[in-house]
Formats: sequence, structure tokens, C-alpha cells
Amino acid sequence: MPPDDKRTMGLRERKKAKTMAAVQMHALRLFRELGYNATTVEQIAEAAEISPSTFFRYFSTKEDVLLRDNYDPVLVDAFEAQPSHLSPLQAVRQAMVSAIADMSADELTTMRERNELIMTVPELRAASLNSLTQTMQLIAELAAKRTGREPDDAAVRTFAGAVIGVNISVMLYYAEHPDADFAGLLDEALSKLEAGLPL
Amino acid sequence: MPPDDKRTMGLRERKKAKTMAAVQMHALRLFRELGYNATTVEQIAEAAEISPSTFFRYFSTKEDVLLRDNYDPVLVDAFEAQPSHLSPLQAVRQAMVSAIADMSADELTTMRERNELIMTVPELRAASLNSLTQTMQLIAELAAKRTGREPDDAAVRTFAGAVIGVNISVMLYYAEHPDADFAGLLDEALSKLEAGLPL
DNA sequence: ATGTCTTTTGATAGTTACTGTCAAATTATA
DNA sequence: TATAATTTGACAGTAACTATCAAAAGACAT
Repeated sequence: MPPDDKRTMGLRERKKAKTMAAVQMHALRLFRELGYNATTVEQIAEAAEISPSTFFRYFSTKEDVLLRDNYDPVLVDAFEAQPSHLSPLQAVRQAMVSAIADMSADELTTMRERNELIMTVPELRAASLNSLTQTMQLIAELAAKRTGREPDDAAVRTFAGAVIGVNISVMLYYAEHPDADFAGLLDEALSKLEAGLPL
Repeated sequence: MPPDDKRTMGLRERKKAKTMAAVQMHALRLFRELGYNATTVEQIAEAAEISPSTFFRYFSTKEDVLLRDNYDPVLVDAFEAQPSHLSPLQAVRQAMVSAIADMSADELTTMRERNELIMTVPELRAASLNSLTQTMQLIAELAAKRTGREPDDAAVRTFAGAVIGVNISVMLYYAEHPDADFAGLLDEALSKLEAGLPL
């Protein structure tokens, strides 16, 4: 048996993907309509026409339904596609900017709305920041590979920490200024890091 | 009536402070003995000889019992005590290092144990990172005041983000390497920021 | 199509963090 | 010592999760 892919394989898989997307959609809608805390898992389940049990089979927590989308693979691809003459910082900067540039208008809108919700609701923000530590580790690994160092090298860890920190500050600012240009904010901020944080 | 201080004012206040400290102590002990999730609020309350209701009157959440200690005021004092010829980054660096240097051996031990627990348990880590956004805002305000800019100036926000990010990476590393020198790690990391993240 | 095997689902019951309310107990004050 | 203010504990309730198990639905061989 070859691994697994046979025309998006099976009715089962397709159905699962569809319910999962439906649940996420209804959840986002309800959160925006009623507020995150005022929305119960039961309501989400009902709206998506599944049982509460099934909700937790798809998403391990209530937060997870919003946070599941993982941009890490996109970032990895974009980073590794950067020409090798760029410094790690320049490569990260370019990777992030171009990853955003590749997104459709719909994706950008959803991302903005999600970011607004996440950064606004303490519980969501906490969970989201927590998952950023994984991304931080990822960035450390990418930078390590590119420079031939170890991922737990002090310079590499510091680099990853600074990049993530800058991202956090941009995400927080963007939540309060939804009309700003996200990619532009990120680009500007990372360029300041490159310049040694002039003040 | 002058604000409030009359020999640490009243029996009530003293008693409250004592129970609060007792609860935190028992909580930390139980968390280390049984694990965070396996310890119930009821157990903590029983150990500290209070009712569960009272626990939640002192601490708004189970996490809060560990995360309550707030080093922000210490940081503010240390920062503002730095000579004005230092750059904001140098001032933060010095402030953090000297704040740690001023701690007693006991305080350092407790801090190490707490950090280990917090960075290890996902729920605690999430809540802790969330509260770091407040510290980030604080650092932005301090840097703004020192440079005569606005706290939401792009350079100021980026500065605060980078500083917090570096702190996160150090805290994570320190949790896995408890024998390392925390102040030293922080000092080294912040110096790399100053140098423009050489890699 | 039919029967069989595997995976997915929903119902049910239980735990625990957390909230609100109220009367009893404790401390401050006159 | 009497009275007012504050703190506490008991009780009841909500909602996020977990575990279990039988029923439903998709996969697959004949």
C-alpha cells in the first residue's frame, strides 16, 4: 500500500473535512455575534448539526476551533524559498511578507477578523501566544539550518525570540488598527530589528 | 484620612496577607508533588484551611495562584534608576540584570521553580505569556517616556516586542536548563539585540 | 446487493473550574 | 459592649471537558 492519496481519498475523509470547516465557520460567526464567552460549545454543535461529543473529537478545546489553522508550513516553504545570500533576518522578513502577498482577499479578511477576536479575548490570546512558542522553535530550526548552527545556540534562540516578539507586537497593534496594512507593519518592524532597534 | 498605612494597618490586612501567602505556598507544593492538572482547587483549599469559595476570592483562577507575583513595579523602578545616558535597550538590560542581582537566594530559588512549572505546563505557560503583553505595554511606555516618543510609535512598539520576545526565549531555555545563570542568559541575549542580532 | 469489518457518531454520566447568593462569623469602631 | 462593615463558608448552578459504549454509516470482499 502506498502511503495515502487517491483522489483526496474516500468519502469519509471528504465528509470529515467538510464538517470541520462547517464547525469552524459557525463558530467564528457565533463568536462574532454573541461574543466568545457567551457562546457555548453546545450552540456551536447545534449550529453545525453535530453532537457536542463530536465537537470535541474534531477540536480538543473550544479555543482550538479558532486557533487550529496553522500557517507554519507556509512559513517554512516561504523561508526556504528565499535566496541563500539573504541573512536569516532578511529571509524571515521576505518570507513573511511574500506569504501574506500570496493570500487571497478572502483569506486576508478572515485572517484579520480572526486576529481581532484572538487578540481581544484573553483566553484566545493566551492560547494563541502559547502556540507561538512552537513557531518560535520552528524559526530557530530554520535559522539554525541556514547558518549551520544548532537550534539551541544562544544567538539562534535570541533571534527566534526577537522575531516572535516583534510578531506579537504587530498582531496586537493590528487588532486595534484593522485598517492598517499587516504586511507593511511586519515589514517595517522586522527592518527595525535588522537595524538594531534604533530609538 | 491619609491614604493608608498605620503600622501595616489592621489585623485584617495582615491576616489576609498571611492566608494568601499560605495558599500560594501550599499550591506550589501540591503542584510539584502531584502535578498541576492533578491538583484540584479543593485540595489546595483544604491544605490551606480555607473553603474553595475563599480560594476564588483571593485568586481569580487556579493559574492565578502561581502567576500573581508581579515583578513589573520592580522593573519600573530599576529602569527609571538607570542613568539617562544609556540607550533604552541598555537601560532595560541593566535594569533586568540588577533587579535579579537584588534578589535573595530564596527568591531566586522560588523564581526558578515557578518558571520551571510555568513553562512546562501548557495552561500556565499560556496564561503567563498572556500577562507578558501587559509587561510589553509597560516597556513601551517606559521607552516612550525616555525617548520623548509616543507609546504606540512603531519603533517603540517594535522595541518592546523584541525585548519581550527575547525574554520569552530565555525563560523557555532556563526552564530546560535550571543550572544556567538566568541573569547571564538575559544579559547575553539583550546584548545580541543591541548588536543587531548577528548570525 | 449482501454480509462483515472498521470507523465515526451520539447519548449518557461524571469531574472540575468557576459564579452568584445569602446567612453566619469575624473584625473594626463608637 | 453594641453596632456597623467586612470576610467567610455553604449551597446551588453553569459550562468545558473526559470516558465509555452501543448504534449508525462508510469501506470492502464476495
